[in-house]
Amino acid sequence: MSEPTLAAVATRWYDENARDLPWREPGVTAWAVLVSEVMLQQTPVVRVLPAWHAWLSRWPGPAELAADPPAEAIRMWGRLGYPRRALRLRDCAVALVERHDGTVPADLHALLALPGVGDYTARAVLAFAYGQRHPVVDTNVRRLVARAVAGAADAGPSTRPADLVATEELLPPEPAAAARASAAFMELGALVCTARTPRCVDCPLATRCAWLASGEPAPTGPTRRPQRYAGTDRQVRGLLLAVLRETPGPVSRDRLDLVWSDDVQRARALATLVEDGLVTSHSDAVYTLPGALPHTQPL
DNA sequence: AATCCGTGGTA
DNA sequence: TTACCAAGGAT
Repeated sequence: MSEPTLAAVATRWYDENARDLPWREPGVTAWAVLVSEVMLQQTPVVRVLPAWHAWLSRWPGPAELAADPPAEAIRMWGRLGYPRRALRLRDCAVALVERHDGTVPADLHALLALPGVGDYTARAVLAFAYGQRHPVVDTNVRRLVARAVAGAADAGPSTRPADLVATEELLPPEPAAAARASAAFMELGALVCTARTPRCVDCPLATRCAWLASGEPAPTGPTRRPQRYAGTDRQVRGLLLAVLRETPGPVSRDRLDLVWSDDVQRARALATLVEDGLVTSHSDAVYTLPGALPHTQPL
């Protein structure tokens, strides 16, 4: 009798230890799964949970979201971060209505063509919403495979084609089992094989882990210096957009001038927000979220 | 390929 | 307090 596969061990662990996340419940629509995946791009689960419920309560399907202006999507996005995702999710809803009769396609190529949907999200939808057999490679899976299989301390900074191949080879042949194994790998990476302090004592793969077997070698290669946030254009954009989000009507330039003292940087940040389609500039120095009515009294 | 894009919790 | 990190995508 041969050893059980990594996927089998991970799946057994998942059956006992998985979190009860609402987008994993049976009967959840592909649209709801897609919304969860987009919200989870770089945003922690605990912050996504209430936003996901509110979003789907307001827009049960792509057609409802596509019918509302971008301003509503940006407001509903709240403080999840990276608000361009809200814009792209609405653009995606429009594309689903126009190209796919308001449905989420069960096809990799069609999904990859949608705004805001990349290699990870497309395969996650196919696996988790449609039960198809695809490698689902996120930061958790990259890290888990790097350690358990490659024996490295950490994965590279971005997903590479080789990561897809290495992960696909771990999956069982049966599509439904493969999808479940992908969820299990992600959950193991998120809860046990964590970035900073992996809980190897609780890991079902510990006896099979190449990184543990080689004595937990330290990470090799250059450590990229962290992205700062304070003082960046991103912070200024965040401050500007927060005012637009929280103000019911139009906002005057005078009001926006209050959020950041550096005139040059503030103007640059506002200009890029307009370029990105997150803010609309009207005549006489008045700004709104895109699609919002500009003619009430500016604050 | 490297950089940009928000926000908040944690050690 | 600072630095890291969180189910990435677009350019």
